[in-house]
Amino acid sequence: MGISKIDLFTDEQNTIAMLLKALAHPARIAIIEHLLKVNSCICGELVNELPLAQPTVSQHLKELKNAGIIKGSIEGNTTCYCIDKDTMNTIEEYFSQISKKLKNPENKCC
Amino acid sequence: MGISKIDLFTDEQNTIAMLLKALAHPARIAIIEHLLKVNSCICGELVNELPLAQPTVSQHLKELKNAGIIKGSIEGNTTCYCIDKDTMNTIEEYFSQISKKLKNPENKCC
DNA sequence: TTTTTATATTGCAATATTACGATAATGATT
DNA sequence: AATCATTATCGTAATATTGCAATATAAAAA
Repeated sequence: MGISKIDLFTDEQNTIAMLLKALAHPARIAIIEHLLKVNSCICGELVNELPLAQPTVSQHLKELKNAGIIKGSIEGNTTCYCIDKDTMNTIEEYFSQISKKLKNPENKCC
Repeated sequence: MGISKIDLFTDEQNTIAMLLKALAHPARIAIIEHLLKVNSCICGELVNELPLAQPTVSQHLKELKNAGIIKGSIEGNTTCYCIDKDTMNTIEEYFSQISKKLKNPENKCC
């Protein structure tokens, strides 16, 4: 046996895990879905939409932004957030490829 | 203002967040990718593939199984794990719909 | 039946996440 | 300038996650 256990995880694995972690909370899913629904940028009305206090919403927005899933641009004393399409497409493609592989008839198990 | 803040998150939002949380770790991404690569079921060799101790791998497998992302069937004293295609397709469709909405030309922002 | 092999569980320490009140920062309004 | 409105940050408590050594469980092999 031995060998292996040497290299840790790949950059790609770390990146996709980081992105999914940013989305892995119902409040952050709700933020994304709201951004999709209004079909444009949005700012503080999220606080009214979500069952969370303003600092908590702000914190979730920060996490989404740090992960690169949303972008925020300051406009006066409000901030306009929107989904980063490139990042979202990266995630979509990742799962799309997984699904494609799973459709392979050679993949017979369980 | 007022109103809202009454209902918490929807079942769908909680479900997708739960699924993504299960995947939101490089070790668990690596497990999924390995299951895809060998194109069939797998068991304890994951311990040799991952830079983690056996109890840790077992714990990650348990989390993936609890979330419904993989299935495990006992065969003798080994356990055969494989990806649950239905669950993975659910996730894939979720992001597919998001991407579709983002491709809408009306969606102009940032 | 003893031993070995494969996997799961327990217990625990280190760390991370979540939520929010209090407060700060900054632009807009008066 | 003083006040208001919007958003961010700090501090902190409660909880969750991660990793692993030690141990348990259970089937297979000897």
